[in-house]
Amino acid sequence: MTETAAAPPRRSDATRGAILAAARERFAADGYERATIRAIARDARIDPSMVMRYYGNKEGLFAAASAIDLRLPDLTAVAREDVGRTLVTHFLDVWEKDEVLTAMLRVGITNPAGAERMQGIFRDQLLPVARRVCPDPAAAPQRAGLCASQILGMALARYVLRFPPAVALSDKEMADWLGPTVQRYLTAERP
Amino acid sequence: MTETAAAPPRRSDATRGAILAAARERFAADGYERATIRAIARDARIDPSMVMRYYGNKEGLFAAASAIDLRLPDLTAVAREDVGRTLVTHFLDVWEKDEVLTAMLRVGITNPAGAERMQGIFRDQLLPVARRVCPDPAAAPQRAGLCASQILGMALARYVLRFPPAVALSDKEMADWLGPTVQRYLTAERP
DNA sequence: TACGTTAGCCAACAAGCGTTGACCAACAGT
DNA sequence: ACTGTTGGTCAACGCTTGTTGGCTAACGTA
Repeated sequence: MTETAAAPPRRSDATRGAILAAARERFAADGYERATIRAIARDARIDPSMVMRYYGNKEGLFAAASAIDLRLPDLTAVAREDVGRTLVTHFLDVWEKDEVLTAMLRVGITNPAGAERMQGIFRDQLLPVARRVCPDPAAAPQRAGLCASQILGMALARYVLRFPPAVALSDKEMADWLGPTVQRYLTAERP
Repeated sequence: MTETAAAPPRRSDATRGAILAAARERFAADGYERATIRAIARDARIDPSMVMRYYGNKEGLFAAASAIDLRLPDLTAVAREDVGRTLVTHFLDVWEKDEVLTAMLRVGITNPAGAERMQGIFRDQLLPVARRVCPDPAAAPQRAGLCASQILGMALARYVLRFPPAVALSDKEMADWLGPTVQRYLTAERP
């Protein structure tokens, strides 16, 4: 286990951070293959070999750059009938202020390791929510999968493919439309 | 305009076809960047230079390999309240028997040209449907965008990321869940 | 049979990639 | 002041990629 505490402050922390920031940006914009270590290093204004020193190889860099916590809000606090809308709003929020998710979405599609990582994140963080609110806990994986399909589809259309209508919709409109969908996927007895 | 008729039969048609088939498979499986011309040529059992001769360059090959017609069914024939389910069923059908769509989805995410092509396909073929059935024709692009987000999200989860729950759902179950969603996006007066 | 056209292979190119190791400069502890 | 450690650059490596041009052989006519 890598403890989050007890991290001895190093003189190179600034550089490490610059590399990570540049990596996130490049991975999000270009995907795994087209985001080159050389370009990331250039953005961070250091030599490509530093990236290797600090993160081992390209895969290690991506792993470090894509460490993310969805930080799903505590849904025990919200009314059961507001779960859908709350989830959609939260995801819109996260996606907009943190390009890591866009990066993961891009990478998850070309890189098998990325796909597994994305799958893991949604499984670990969305599934418990589904398990708590859906009528039949045994059906929770299905419900979570359906929610993921709508939420990922929204992100795909909006942040990756940039379909104009999906970009034009305001966050509120988007939540108005998608909220009931997710709500239904989670809490409806049957389709 | 490239007419579909009047194509003079060439001696190399078999090879051209083999290249195209191999290209579709590779693009679908690996995405644009990781699908190499050399690998495609190897699959088609010919020399890489033949690919160049017949399709100019990699981009041209992809353009040829991703020429697709969604062949949306004539929705004027189906009852207005069945449009959603019909659409979902049709897309599931197309996606399952033709890997071109998976290829385009993969490529649209890493390659800007691919994104534009995918956007064009959905705009040209899904938008007219929306325009016909949605209450306010001016809102048709929004509605089409919402539908695209759910349909693409389903395809993403099922055929690209291969989320187990999304894979496990039968076509019928999927249509049962997604049909009403698409129906609502298309025909609801307001969210 | 002669000959232009077509189909195909082979070998090579330049460029870009991830990655490595040698080397220098600044720091920290004694 | 000396020395080991850390932060950083430089130049190169081996490899793969898309792409090109020249060559051979088969074909289709006349």
